[in-house]
Amino acid sequence: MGRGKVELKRIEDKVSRQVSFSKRRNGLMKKAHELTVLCDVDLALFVFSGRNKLYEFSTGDRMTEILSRYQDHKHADEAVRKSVREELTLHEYRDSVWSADVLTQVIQRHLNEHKVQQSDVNELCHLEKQTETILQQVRAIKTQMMLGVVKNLQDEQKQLRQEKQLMVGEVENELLILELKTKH
Amino acid sequence: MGRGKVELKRIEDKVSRQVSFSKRRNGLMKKAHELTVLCDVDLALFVFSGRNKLYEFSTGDRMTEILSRYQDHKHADEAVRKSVREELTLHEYRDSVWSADVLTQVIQRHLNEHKVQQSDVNELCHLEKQTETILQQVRAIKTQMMLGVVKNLQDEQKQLRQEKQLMVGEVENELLILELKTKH
DNA sequence: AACTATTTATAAGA
DNA sequence: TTCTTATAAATAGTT
Repeated sequence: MGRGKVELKRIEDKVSRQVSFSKRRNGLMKKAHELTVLCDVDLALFVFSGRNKLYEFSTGDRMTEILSRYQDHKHADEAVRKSVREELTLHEYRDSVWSADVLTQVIQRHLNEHKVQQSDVNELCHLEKQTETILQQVRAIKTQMMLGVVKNLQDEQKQLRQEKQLMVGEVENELLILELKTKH
Repeated sequence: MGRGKVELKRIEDKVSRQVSFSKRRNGLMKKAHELTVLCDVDLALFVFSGRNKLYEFSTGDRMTEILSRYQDHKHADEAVRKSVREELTLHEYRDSVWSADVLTQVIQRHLNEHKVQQSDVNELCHLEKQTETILQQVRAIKTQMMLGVVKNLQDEQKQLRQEKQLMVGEVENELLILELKTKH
């Protein structure tokens, strides 16, 4: 779209890249918003610019909720997939065609083996929240520490620059004195 | 874009909504992909359809990495914001204008108070990974349990349906016998 | 930030 | 779902 068509590869000119980023990012966010409204679906989107700035959009600003929904999806998939994989290996179906029947049987066995009570699920939800809180705390502390390390490095750099300045000054002084001595 | 222009509100016709979702979702994914390639940025996008199906896109399939980058961003922001808020309250700046100078001072104090050694950061990274693993395990177990509960309910339903069928059969038998008796 | 010539996306229809 | 096509929308290059 535009005066010329562009091929799908990194825009090498820094200014064009920055301008395109700004335009296309806005376009993408707009389209994402339209999709959520027109089709009544949940969506989350985030982009990190080259300078590590974050731009985000999520349905009704429920980013956290949508993220954890994503995580749950992933882990459910993974749990079943893993179980299926193990079971198939066990039964040496490895090189045979996986019929829908075989898959169904395997998944059903997986489910039967992990039968639990409703109450256990509630307990686990609680445990999940606790673990999440701990992870958040650990991450917050890590981030603070990293900020601290960066600050230290900056301070050291500043100190070094000042010392260098001092030395330059001293050397200039010495040279002046030498010059005066040579004239006499 | 299209034969007519469309106003930004939920499409009420179910079929049109589904068709639009499919088309626009593909368009959005394409644009997201173009943005990452042309402008060389990291991006993550996911959409849940009305039927809870997940569609996702991320730069180079590094969804997990990009998600944790997002989390870090959020927590770093939060840590500094919180510290700033506390500090400002402490000094009764609550209702005054927050000049750039004041903010800078407060943030610098926050950083100084949390000065740490590089080695501590490494240790914390380890702790973060461990906690992440635990959270994943908890979530996987939770998901398995939920699947188990659903399976149980389905089994019970099946059982009930079978029992109902049996009863219907018995009632029909009784009626037949009664009919025969009446004829004699 | 605007403008505008083009390209691209897509709504409706088949 | 898939294709077609008229039209709306996005945007590359320019000012």
